[in-house]
Amino acid sequence: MNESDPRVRRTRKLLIEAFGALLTEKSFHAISVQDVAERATVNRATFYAHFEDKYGLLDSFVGDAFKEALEHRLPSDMAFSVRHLRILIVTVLEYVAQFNGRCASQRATDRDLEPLIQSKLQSVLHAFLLGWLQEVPPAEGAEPIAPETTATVLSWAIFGAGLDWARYSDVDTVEDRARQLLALLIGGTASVLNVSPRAPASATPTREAVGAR
Amino acid sequence: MNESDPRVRRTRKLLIEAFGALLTEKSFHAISVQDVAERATVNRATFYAHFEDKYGLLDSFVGDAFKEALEHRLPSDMAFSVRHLRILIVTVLEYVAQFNGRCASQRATDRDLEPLIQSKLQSVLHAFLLGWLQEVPPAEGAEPIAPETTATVLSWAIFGAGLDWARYSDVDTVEDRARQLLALLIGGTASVLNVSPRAPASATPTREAVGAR
DNA sequence: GGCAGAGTGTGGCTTAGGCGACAGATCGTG
DNA sequence: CACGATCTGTCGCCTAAGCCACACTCTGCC
Repeated sequence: MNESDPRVRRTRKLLIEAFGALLTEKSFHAISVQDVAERATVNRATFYAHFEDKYGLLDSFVGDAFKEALEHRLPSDMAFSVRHLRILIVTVLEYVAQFNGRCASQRATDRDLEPLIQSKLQSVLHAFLLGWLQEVPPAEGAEPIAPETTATVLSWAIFGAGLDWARYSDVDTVEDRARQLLALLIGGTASVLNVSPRAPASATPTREAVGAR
Repeated sequence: MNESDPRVRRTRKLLIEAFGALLTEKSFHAISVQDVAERATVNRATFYAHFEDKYGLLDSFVGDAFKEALEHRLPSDMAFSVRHLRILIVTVLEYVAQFNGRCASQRATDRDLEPLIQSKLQSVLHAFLLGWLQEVPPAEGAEPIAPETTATVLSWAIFGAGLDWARYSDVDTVEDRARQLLALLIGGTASVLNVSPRAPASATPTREAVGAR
């Protein structure tokens, strides 16, 4: 299954589009593999050559759309920078909010898909960040931090904030929320927790520092 | 090349749609087979499995669209009747007029395609009429007339009238023109030429009849 | 319980479509 | 004129997609 084969790309696209169209008409659970294949003018057997099952399709559907949204605002040739991180945050907040607003998972009967979808979104965000961070030259002087770690922290933090904002988006604007997030993620929690910044494990933490809880 | 194979239908559709899209951007002569194949996400070699060449595609493009327009207004389960013939006439008049109004053949550089297109439209109309007329039981008493003959007469007459109306559509409305056409085609020219109707070859024509001119 | 109906995965065989390469056309340009 | 560039048809080889059929699993219903 060579992804560069035009037939493969086309069939995948047809299936995903058909699925999207069906989702506007029925709940996820009411959609059968047959339905999707038929709508896509693709053989049912071919469906299984592309996706594990209905859930695999959902996975790709959600993931592709999100990836596309990210790459739309942040083309892959854009290097990492604080400015761009800010754009990323805004994009994620808006996407998550808009996703929770309408779309499939909002149907009462599909409520159980939310965890699936959310974990997918987070993992896509993780992958996106990782690809980005791996281009960044490691800072000198500071202790080395694996890009994987940074990607994990950022993806969970941003995504979580997205979910939260989706629920309470009337409290403040995207821009405002993004500003706060950015400050926290770049500057660390030190100033908020009233401890001195940049305290490595070996250094003496001011006051109770992290252990304060 | 089994026409019922979904792959075949899909590829054909893709090629024709791509061609239509390209026609809104460039002239027919500026469009290459490569362009069409690429836009349709189909291999160039596959193009030739479906169409003779660029002209073959044009042929199908024009023919399919016209056929679709006809079948849209006159589904195949509609039996022949004067009422339906009237609808057919209106449809053809409007289609031809609208076709000459915008669309490909209007580009100055594509003016030479008009005869090709016109003969295609006429032949599609002929085929449509023939399929229709073959369902009609032959009238009793009158001399037998092959449906092919009727289809030929009707298709040329209606199509020609369509072309004419396309040029001078400001003279009268479609409805009016259709009424006149219908009267002529059903009643024959006898009343206009002031001769007695239903004059078979063997009967004595009143006055100079056809030879009058 | 049993049975009919609809959906699901899977496998074997056939066929349309993708790929690369080829020999000609056609055409603008030095 | 020759040249490079671009497009055209065509061919052989390979692979994705279509088709049919089978063995399940559910689910509703008598």
